[in-house]
Amino acid sequence: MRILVADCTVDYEGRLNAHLPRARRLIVVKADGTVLVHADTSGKPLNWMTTPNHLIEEEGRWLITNGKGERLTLDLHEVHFDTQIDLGEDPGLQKDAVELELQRLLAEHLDALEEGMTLIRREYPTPVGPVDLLCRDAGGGTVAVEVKRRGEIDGVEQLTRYLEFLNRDHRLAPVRGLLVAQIVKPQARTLAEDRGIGWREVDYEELAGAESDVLRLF
Amino acid sequence: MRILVADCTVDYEGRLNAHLPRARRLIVVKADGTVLVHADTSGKPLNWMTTPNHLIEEEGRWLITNGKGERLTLDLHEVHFDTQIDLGEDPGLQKDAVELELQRLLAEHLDALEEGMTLIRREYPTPVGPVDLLCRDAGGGTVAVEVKRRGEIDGVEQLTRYLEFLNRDHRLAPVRGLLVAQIVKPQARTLAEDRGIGWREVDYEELAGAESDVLRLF
DNA sequence: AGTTCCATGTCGCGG
DNA sequence: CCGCGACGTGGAACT
Repeated sequence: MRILVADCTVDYEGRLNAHLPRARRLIVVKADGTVLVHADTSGKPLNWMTTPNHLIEEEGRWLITNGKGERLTLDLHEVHFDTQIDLGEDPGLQKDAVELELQRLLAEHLDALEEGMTLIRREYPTPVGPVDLLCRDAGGGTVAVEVKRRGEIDGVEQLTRYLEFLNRDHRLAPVRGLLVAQIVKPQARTLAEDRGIGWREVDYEELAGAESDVLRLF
Repeated sequence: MRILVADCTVDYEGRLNAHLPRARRLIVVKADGTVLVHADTSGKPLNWMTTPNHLIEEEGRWLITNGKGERLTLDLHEVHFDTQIDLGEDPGLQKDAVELELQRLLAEHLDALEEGMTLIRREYPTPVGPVDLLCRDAGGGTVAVEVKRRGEIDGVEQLTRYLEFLNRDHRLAPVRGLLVAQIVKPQARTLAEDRGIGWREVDYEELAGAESDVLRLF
């Protein structure tokens, strides 16, 4: 990794055209070729070029191009700082994805949603995308469940689209919708209720706990 | 801006939980308080905390919290490099956006969309937001055009909401919808067709070319 | 401040 | 490889 601080002007031509007037900035060139230009505010770089790309370093000017017709030009007027250090490979990030895990947990504990509910299929396909959980309720009716970390308006819209298509399948119809999330926002509640869609908040920890309880039985 | 390279382990708890095993990484603390942790690949930080936040620096451990219950913990096992430099304010980025330009080009070349179509107004207001282009077609019918760089399901939903309101105005009704984009995704096509909304792909270069041809006449 | 919509989005998964 | 949806989306524009 090469790290420098320099007074520079930057130009990008590609998916759009952008220009950065002269100022002092942090420039990082990573081992994989990625180039980042950062100012002293905000998490996002002002400008960048991801790998794969080709860097030509000339007298005070870097020209970075990338096969897709994009081009980043850095004019380095004054370099205040320039160092190189080998970081080695990164073991990478471990993260607990919430939505998928929540979907998996729910699929195995549908009774936590409604007494007597059973799973027809996870990721049930429709022409406008897959329904997270397609279920049968205690009365034999079909229920489309959309799982989100946060239940917002677009979750209700998504479920509405699925229902529109599912209800044309006379083997399934009538299908009702159920939005499940750790938090369901007030606007989403209102819209869901207005459309006859159910909503339910679930506690992740509780479900995870329920699972470890089940495991403990064996 | 403070720039350091250190062998570190990182933990994030907040919108999800994530853990980074020990490795050598670049750590940047910006003047506004933003903290970034970068590995030697990819443009995106492995972990970060944007401003506003609160940083407590202890013996080999940084604790960064942010009022919304998020917490980033950095354990610095060995610091290889640590420097501070003042960048000053950045004059900021100037960029030419694609979508607006596309809308402008289309407004001036409606015949490229449909023979005989004329413009009523750009950014025609409705209670749920402005319609990009409101037009009259060759047969005297009203057409609401939504312009996007990429036509996706969101665009169809947006147009659907506009049509709902426009069609209540008996001076305009019936109004049909037309989604215009450089690329219209299959799911968006399906949904649009299902709702009787038209869609059309246009070539930006071709439009820009048509315009320069016109200019060349003068 | 809350909401909506764009993005040089980036990323990861499934066909 | 492309299509498609999630994202700790981030950020800007607008109410």
